[in-house]
Formats: sequence, structure tokens, C-alpha cells
Amino acid sequence: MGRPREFDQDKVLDAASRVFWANGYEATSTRALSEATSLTPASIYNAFGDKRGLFLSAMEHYLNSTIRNRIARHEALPSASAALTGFFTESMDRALSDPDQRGCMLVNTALESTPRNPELTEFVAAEMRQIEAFFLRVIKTGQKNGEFPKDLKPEDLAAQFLTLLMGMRVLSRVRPEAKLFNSLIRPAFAQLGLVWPNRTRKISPTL
Amino acid sequence: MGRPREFDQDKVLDAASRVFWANGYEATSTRALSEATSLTPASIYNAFGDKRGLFLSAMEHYLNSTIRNRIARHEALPSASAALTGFFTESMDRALSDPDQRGCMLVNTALESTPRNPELTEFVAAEMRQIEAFFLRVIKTGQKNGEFPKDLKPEDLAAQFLTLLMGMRVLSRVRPEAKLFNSLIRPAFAQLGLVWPNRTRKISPTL
DNA sequence: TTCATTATGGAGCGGTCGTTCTAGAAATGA
DNA sequence: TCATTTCTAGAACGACCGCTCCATAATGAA
Repeated sequence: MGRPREFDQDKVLDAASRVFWANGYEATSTRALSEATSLTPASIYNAFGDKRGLFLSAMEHYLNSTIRNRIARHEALPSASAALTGFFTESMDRALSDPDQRGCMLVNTALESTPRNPELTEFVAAEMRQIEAFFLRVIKTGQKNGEFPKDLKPEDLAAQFLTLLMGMRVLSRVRPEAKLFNSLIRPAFAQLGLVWPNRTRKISPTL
Repeated sequence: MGRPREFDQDKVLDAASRVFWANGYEATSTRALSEATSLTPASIYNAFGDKRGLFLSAMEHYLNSTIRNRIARHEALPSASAALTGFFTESMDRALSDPDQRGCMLVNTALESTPRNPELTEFVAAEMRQIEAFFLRVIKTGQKNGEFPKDLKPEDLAAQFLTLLMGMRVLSRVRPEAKLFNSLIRPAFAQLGLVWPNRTRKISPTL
């Protein structure tokens, strides 16, 4: 019933999340969003309510197409070692190959959200718990398999890997250096008896 | 020559940095800065040039009174163990006792700065290198002393501690949980043969 | 005293912000 | 066909943005 929408929601959210990701919520104007999505203000407000609504939808879209997707793909791998190595390899390559040094939209949002936006803060916190839970599952599996030593508490290790990931995302905004990242991941992996194969800066595709 | 200033620069920068720290650069209006500092716009612009100038001065003030000060105090301690333990104890207590969960102004700024502000990005990067250098000095001293084992590369350890600190600062905005922080610091300290005394949430003074 | 210089208070500048409004277009159901 | 509903284009709203201007006040130098 009624006139159908002319835009592709996925493409719109893709464009919107790119802008929010690069500039943050506050520094992104609704005009910039209009231009990026090729949507008029009326269409945006009709479809998403307001700027915050579009941001939340764009954030969901971002999480699904990056972090959640990455977790699902690597958790499906046969070994815990491969899952962990693959996850960090991909994370590091992405961080180093982004010419805009946008880091991670989740981390960017974490530092832009304040206790005055408790729902947003809780949303970010919950997503970080999901990442931590992924690490916990992988580590427990690896310990059960015999891939990883069993003397270390998996909860501690999961928290460590989460923080390593968060710290890397901060550093990738200001110091996207392969050498730095290698010296972070190598000792963390060594705890689990894993050898981290040093990686070098990856040139981004020109699109 | 000319009329003297009526305000105390230190108090003004203290007030300004509080507002920037809590809300970020973009979300802080010059009106809010006027109110917080009790200065008219004319006085602010006369003294600091523009909003960015005030921000940079406030940032310097913040760094001097927090991170740089903390580094200097702990590096003066007789043992490397005490320096490292004291530094992280204070960092963790500060993070957990802040009712506004402002995290670290340096980290907040790191994620708000873009490659379009290369000077700001470089400023943040340089400050982070200073923190890393502090860790490196302490670790090298500890290894020379015999306080820390010598089999681990001090450069790797310094990078690790920097990332741990950055990651903690991200998490402190959204998940300021003492238990989480203890499980992060404990294993990192264990590498150096240090025992981390678990800490609990510290209630902030009511001022 | 006078003058040059700098600081302050407060009004207000042009511009941009997030958002809404109105007119009309494109679909469905009767 | 026509009423109803939803979506789109583009102008425009009031609010707020960063910042400047102007008159006046407070200092040191001559």
C-alpha cells in the first residue's frame, strides 16, 4: 500500500555508515548524509525518524558487515588456532590498508558516547561483550582440543584479546604501523603457544 | 603594556579541559566554554585565537596535570616494579572513580582526529610515543636491576603496556568494571614476574 | 595628562545545524 | 475512476554555531 521506496536500504546504510565511520556522529551533518546517500532530507526522516535513528541503523549495518561477519566466518574454521590467527590477520590488514584511518566504528562510537546517552553506551558495551564472548568460546575450544595450554584462565585471556583489539583500533587511527601491531600480537599469541607470522603494511586496493 | 588580563589562565584551562574531556571537541560549543570558564567570547578569542587554539591549550594543560605528571612521579620511584604498579594502580583508580566516565582525553581526541587534521593526529601520536618511551625506560631499568626477566624484548613489552593502557581507556567509557581491569593487568604483570594486587571499585570523593 | 595598547562585556553577524512543511508523484483497493 | 496511503523533491523554519565588532575600561609610556 502506498508509494514504494525508490532507494535500496542496504546501499543507503552502506553510504551513511561510511560517512559516520570516517567523521563520527557529531561531525557528520544531515546535509552530508543526504549527499552521500542521494536521498532528500524528507526521505531520510520518513524512513529513519531522525539523525540518531539513521546512525543506529547504519551502525547495525556496519557491525553485520564487518565484526559480526568476521566472527562468524572465523568461528566456522576447523581449528581454534586458525580462527584466532585469521581473525587478527584480517583485523590488522583492514586497519593498515584503510587510507582514511577510520579505525573501528564501534570504538569511535564508544569514545563519543557519554553517560548522557545511556542506551548508546549500553549498546556499545553489549557489542563488546559479544566480541569477548567470541574470544572466550575460541579459547575454551582450543584448550579442550589441546591446541592451547590449559594453565591460563580463558576468561582472562578473552578479556586480554578484547583489550588488545580495542587498543589496536585506537593506535590504528594515529599510528598505523605494521611493526607496532606485530609486537603486540606476537607476545599475546605466544601465551597460547601460537606463532604469529609477522605481516607488513598492505596496500589498499584502489577500488 | 595595555590592560592586564583579569582571569587565571590555569583555572580557565582547567574548566575548558573538563568540558572538552567530557563532551569531545565537536560536541562542545563556544557558549558552553564561555559559561564554564566565566569568560566572554571576546576574552576567549583574544587570548586563544579560536576554538581550536583553546582546545590545544586545554589539551596541554590536561596532559601536564594528568599523564605527564603521573609519569614523572612514578618514574622517580626507586624501583621499576613500584613505578609500573603505581602507574597502573593510579590509572585504574582514576578510570573507575570518574562518575562521568570520561576516560582519557588523549584517547578521546585520538578517535576524534582525522587525517584531515594531520597536525592534531601527529600531536596525539607523539604523546603516545612519550608514554611508550616511559614504559620502555622503566622496563629496561627493571631488566638491568634484575627486577624483571631479561628474555622478553623491552620494545615489545612497552608496546604491549601502551596498548593495554589504551584498551583500558576505551573500556572505561563503556564498561568501567574493576574485575575486567584486574584480569587485564594481572597477566601482563605476570610476564614480568610481578603480582598484581586486585583492586575493587573506588568510590569517588563527593568533592 | 594624554596617548597607545590590550582586555572586557555584550550585541549581533553570516552561516549551518537538525528538522519540518507543502506540493505532487506513485502505488493499492474499491 | 477515484480515494487513500506512502514516498519524494525542494524550500524554508527557528535555533544554534563559531566568531567579530564596538564601545568602554584598565594599564604603562611619554
